Amino acid sequence: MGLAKTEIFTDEQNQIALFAKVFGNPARVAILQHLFKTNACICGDLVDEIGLAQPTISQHLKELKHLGLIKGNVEGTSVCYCIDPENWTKMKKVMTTFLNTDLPEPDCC
Amino acid sequence: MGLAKTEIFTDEQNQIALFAKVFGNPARVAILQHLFKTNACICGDLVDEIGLAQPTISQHLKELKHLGLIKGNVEGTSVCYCIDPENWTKMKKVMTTFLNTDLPEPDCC
DNA sequence: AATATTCATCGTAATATTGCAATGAAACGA
DNA sequence: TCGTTTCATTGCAATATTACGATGAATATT
Repeated sequence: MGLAKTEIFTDEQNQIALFAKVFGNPARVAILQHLFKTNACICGDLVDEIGLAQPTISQHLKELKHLGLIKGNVEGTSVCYCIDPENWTKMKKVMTTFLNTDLPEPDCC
Repeated sequence: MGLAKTEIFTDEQNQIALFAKVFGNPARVAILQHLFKTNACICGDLVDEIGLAQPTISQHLKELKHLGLIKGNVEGTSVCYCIDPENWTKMKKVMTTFLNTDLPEPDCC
């Protein structure tokens, strides 16, 4: 298999899983944190900052972009990336709603 | 490869990635949501609720347990699972800190 | 004791993910 | 124009993930 049975689950559950999956790699977390830190957008500095090869970073950026969490802007030969505030906020809403579910009183464990 | 170069990243980044990875499958999201809903703990009802085979559910429960997000309690032939409130709170803190990073004013895109 | 129920574990097939070297494509500078 | 820089894409090898059938272990029921 290797792929989840998404038909079985609600849109919300699948959406949470999709967002979470993109955070499930430390390189992508590092990229996002760096984009947050340098509110000026970044390009190939990420390759220097993070210790991964350029194609690897490029691939991670592609996934983040595909989910809409970042935007890319071509500036001559270099490309400038930054957080997409709107989509980030939407994602945050979905994730925090899930994370903030009220903790029930455990009945057994 | 297939595995992330964790040595390169900070503990925080790796921890975020580990937590996120466990949410990166809709089945595990569904399991957790069900455990939240029925604050009484659940066992094999999850197999009926979610449409996956028993070994599959069992494997997902194992991963959630391994991360400490849920606890299991043997009661006769059945096993009762529930959220681990302490670890859930700890996880929530890590994740929300990451998600709530202040949005910078985008400079380019 | 024999059977049934409940869950975990093992083994396996199909697919996904991660990371990189090699190569392209586009824009810039000399 | 020619080389340089910057980034994307392709192709690949190693490993991880997902889901399931078959089986096992433990307790309960009869």
